[in-house]
Amino acid sequence: MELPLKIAKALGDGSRMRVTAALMRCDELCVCQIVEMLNLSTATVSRHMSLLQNARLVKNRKDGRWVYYRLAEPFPEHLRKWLLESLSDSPEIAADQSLLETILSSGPEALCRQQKEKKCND
Amino acid sequence: MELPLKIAKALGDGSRMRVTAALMRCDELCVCQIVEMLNLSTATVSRHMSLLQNARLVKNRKDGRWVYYRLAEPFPEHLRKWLLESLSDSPEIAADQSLLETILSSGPEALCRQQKEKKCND
DNA sequence: TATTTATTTAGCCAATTAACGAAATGGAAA
DNA sequence: TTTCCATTTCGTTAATTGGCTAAATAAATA
Repeated sequence: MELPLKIAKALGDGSRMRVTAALMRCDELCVCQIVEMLNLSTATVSRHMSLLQNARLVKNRKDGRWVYYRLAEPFPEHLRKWLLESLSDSPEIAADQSLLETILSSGPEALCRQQKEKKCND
Repeated sequence: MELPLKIAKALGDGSRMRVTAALMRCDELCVCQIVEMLNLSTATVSRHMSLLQNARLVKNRKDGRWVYYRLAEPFPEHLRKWLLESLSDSPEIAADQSLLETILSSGPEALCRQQKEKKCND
């Protein structure tokens, strides 16, 4: 029961369910992109991602200074179908999706620059 | 996202996952039978069951003084398959299953009587 | 009606979890 | 090397959750 329980706990948080849903649609995301989508601190996002990784729902790939997350392979197939189906009519997930399109339209370099500027203005 | 999230939260607890797994195999269970299986207080079990019901994973049926729980109809099909598959080799679930056979071998009347006696001996 | 019995709800406490800012880590670039 | 920068880890705080007992509810029986 250990792994299935970890998986359910991992998905039992709004932010983590949103990231998982996003990764089901867009291949991979950099931490700074997830930060932008969820509007949470980098530290918090990092912690969420490590929980998802610990449940083996995602894995990461380092590319220079950036860390990209994507769905783990293999991802439990029935679980994937359930998520796809039950989230298909969620307005929140749809909103994330359109926000992501904007976020992804420029690379992580530009995004990190913006986030840094924003932080300096506080 | 609201309902899927409630469902994930509901399953993100060991006791609730165990009850759900048990109900996938044995049609319906009375509260006192669940109490016996989980070895928790009646009040705690009742609270767990109301969370599962709120996530629409189970529903209840009253029969005289007893309340029986069973899986909700419809139960999300892909989710059911995922649980079935991922829990199939869990020793804890298997142990619950054999314990349940003992519990179910006598009716709820005998069980409640035993539980009451046990309580008096404390 | 009053009592007993099974379950639910309320109220409380301990343990877990999510959030943040600050400090540490690990690569890239100067 | 040293510096810079994205990310992770640490330490703390506030909110949530799981557990219990006790009180309330609902249903059968005396």
